Amino acid sequence: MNEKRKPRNPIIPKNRGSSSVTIKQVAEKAGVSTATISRVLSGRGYVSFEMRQRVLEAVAELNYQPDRTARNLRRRVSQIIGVVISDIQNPFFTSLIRGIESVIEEDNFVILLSNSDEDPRREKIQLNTLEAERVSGIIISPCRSNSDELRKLVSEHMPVVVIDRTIARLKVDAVAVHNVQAACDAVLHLASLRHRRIALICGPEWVSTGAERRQGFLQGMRTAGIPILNEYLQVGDFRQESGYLAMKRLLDLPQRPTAVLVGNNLMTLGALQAIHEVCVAIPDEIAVIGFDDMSWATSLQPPLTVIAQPTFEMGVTAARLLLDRIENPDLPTRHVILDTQLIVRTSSCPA
Amino acid sequence: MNEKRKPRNPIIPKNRGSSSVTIKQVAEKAGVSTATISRVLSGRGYVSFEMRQRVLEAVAELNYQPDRTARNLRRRVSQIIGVVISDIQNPFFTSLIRGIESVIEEDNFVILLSNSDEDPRREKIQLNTLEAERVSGIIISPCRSNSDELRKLVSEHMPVVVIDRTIARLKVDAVAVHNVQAACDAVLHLASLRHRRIALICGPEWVSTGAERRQGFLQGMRTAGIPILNEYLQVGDFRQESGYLAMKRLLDLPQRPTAVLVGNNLMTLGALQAIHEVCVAIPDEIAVIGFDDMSWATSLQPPLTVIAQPTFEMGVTAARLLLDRIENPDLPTRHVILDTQLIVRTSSCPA
DNA sequence: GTGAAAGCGCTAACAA
DNA sequence: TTGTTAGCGCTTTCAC
Repeated sequence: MNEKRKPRNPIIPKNRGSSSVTIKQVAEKAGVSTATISRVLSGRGYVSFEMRQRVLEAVAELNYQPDRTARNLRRRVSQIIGVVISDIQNPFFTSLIRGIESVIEEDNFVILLSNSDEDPRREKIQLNTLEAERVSGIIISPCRSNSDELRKLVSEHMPVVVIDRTIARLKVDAVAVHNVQAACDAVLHLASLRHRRIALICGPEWVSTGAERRQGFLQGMRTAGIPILNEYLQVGDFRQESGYLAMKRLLDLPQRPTAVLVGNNLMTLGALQAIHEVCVAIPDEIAVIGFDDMSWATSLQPPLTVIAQPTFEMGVTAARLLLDRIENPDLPTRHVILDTQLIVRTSSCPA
Repeated sequence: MNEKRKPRNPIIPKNRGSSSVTIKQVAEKAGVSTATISRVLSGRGYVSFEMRQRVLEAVAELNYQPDRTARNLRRRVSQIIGVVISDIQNPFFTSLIRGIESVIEEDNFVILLSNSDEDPRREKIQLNTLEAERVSGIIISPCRSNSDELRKLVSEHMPVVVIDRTIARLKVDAVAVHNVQAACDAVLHLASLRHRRIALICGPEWVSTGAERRQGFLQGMRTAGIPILNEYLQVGDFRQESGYLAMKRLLDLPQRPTAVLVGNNLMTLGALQAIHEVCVAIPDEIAVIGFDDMSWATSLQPPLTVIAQPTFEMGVTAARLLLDRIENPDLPTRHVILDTQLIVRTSSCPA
C-alpha cells in the first residue's frame, strides 16, 4: 500500500494562451474605462443608464466573459463551493449534491467536488486544496465526528456547513435528520409486529450517524422492554460489503434474529445479498428495515421498508445556509434538523 | 417555468482577507527570492540541493501552501478538470467520476463538477463557465451528439475527452463501449431462448448511445430473422419515469412482448416497476435485460440480466487520455472502445 | 458617475 | 544556479 508510484514528472498543464477577450478590449470597444465595465458586470457601484447600455452592447458583441481566475485572485475569493462527501458512489450523497447544485447555480457558483472515501487523511488534503482554491464556502459530510482541520477553517472564518453528519463541540452550521428518533421508531415498529429478536447493523461510532442510530436503536429496545443481546449489535463501515459480512454473522448465530435494522442504504443491499444467499425468506423468517429510501426500493426483493431521509431537501438547505453565511458571516450558528419518514413496505411484516 | 425568480441581489462572496502565508514570507524566512521558492515547489528550473533544503524547511515551518488562484492566473490555466455529466443521480455516471478522480488526484488535480441534466442550454453555460475558470481540460458526457460549444472549445485547443457518448464528426478523444454489438448480443441471447416477440426501450436518438443501442437491437433482430414491430420500439429519455411509461405502453399492447431490452439502468428500474405493478411474472411472462450492471442488480426482483459496462475503467481511461493530451496537446486523436459483458441472471430465461 | 492606477500572489523571461 | 522584474486580468480605492 505504501509503495511509491512510478516517479514520473508531475503534469503541469500548458499555458494555452488567451484566445479570449479581456476586459481591456471591451473597454476600448465601448470607449470607457475597465473600471466601468467591471462595475456594470458586477452590479456594484454607480453607472449611468447610457453607460450601462454601451457596455452591455460591447460585451454582447465581443461575447465577453470575465476570466474567473483573475477575478478570483483580485477578489481574494472564488465563486466556487467546495463539496466534500464521503462516498460519491452512494446515491444518498449524490442526491445531496443535486440539492446543493440546484440552489447555488442560481448565483453562478460551481461545485468543486471531492470524495474523501471515509479517509481522514484524504479529507484533510482535500480541505487544504479547497482553501488554496479560495472557495467561498464548504459543504462537508465529515468522515469523523471530530476534525481539527475543520476547526481551523471555521476559526479562520471559512463559511462551512456540515451535512448529514455532525462534528462534536464545533460551532458550525449544520443540516441533519433526527437519527435517534428515526432508529427508535423503526425498532418500535418492529416491536409492534411482535418481533423480539431484533438486530442492528450500524455504522462506526466515530461517525455521528453511526453513533446516533445505534443510540436510537438501544432506546427503542429499552422502551419496548426488549433485552439487548450483544451478538445482535453488528458494526459495519457503511459500505455494501460490510453489510453483507455483518448479516452473514447474524445469520450464522445459533439463535437468528427475526428482524434487522440496517444503518444505511448500501449496507442494506449487502444484507439483502447475504439473506438471499442462504435463502432465508423476507419477511417471514427475517424482517428488514433500511435507512435511506432509494428509487429502486420498490423493485427490490421484496419491496423494502425504509427510513426515508429528505436527501434533496437536505442539500438545498445546506446550500441555503452556506450562501446565507457567505453573504453574512456574522450570522449566529444554525442547526437544521429534518424529519425522516418510516415507509412500510413488504420487508417488514408480523413475525 | 419561465417566470422570473425573485430579483434579489447576486451573492458575491466577501473578501475574507488572507490569513494565509504568501510566497514572499517564505522567501524572507528562507533568505531567498520568491522565484526560487516557486522553482522548488513546481519542480521546474534548476535549484541547488542546499537551496532546496532551505526552502522546504521554511515551507514546512510556515505551513505554506501556494495560493492556487494566483497560480492559476499567472499560469493562465488551473489544476482543475471540468467534468460535465448528464445525470449525477445515475450510478453509472458516479462510477465514471470515481474512475476519473482516482487518476487525476495523483497529479493534484481537482474536479469541477457540473450536471447538465440532459439540457443543452445548461450544458452550454457550464462549458462557458469551465472555460472562464481556465480548467486545464474537460471530460464530458454530452447530452446531444452534436455540440457547437464543444466544437469551439476543441478548436481553441481546450483538451477535451468525450465519455460514454460520442459527438458526430468531431476530432476529439473519446471513451465508449461497443454499444451496437452489446445490444445485438443481448437480442441474440433472447432469440436463443426462443423469444420472438422482443421489445426495445431505448434512449433518444439524439444521444449516441440511444441511437447505437437501437441500431444494435435492429441488427440482432435481423440476424435472428425476427420481424420488427414498430409498436415494440419504445423511446424514453434515460430516466426512470420514462422507462416506467414505456413499459406500461408495451404491457397495454394487445399482443405483449415476451422479452424486453432496456437501454439504460434507470429506465430498467422504471420498467421493473411497471411490470410489478400489473403483476406480470419475470421471466415467465416477460424477460428483461437492462444496460449497465448495478451493485444491487442481484437484490432486485428477480436478479437482473444486464449488459455490464466497465464504468470505473471508462473513467480511468478518460482521465488518462485527458492528462496525456494536457501534457502533449499535439497527440493524434484517440478513441478507446471498451467491451461490455452480458451477465445472465434470472430475469432472462426460456419463454 | 467615471477614470487612473495600484495591486491580488504567483510564475517565467531575462539578467547576472 | 539564483535574483530581478514585469505582468496574468480583474477589482477597487482614490481622485476628479
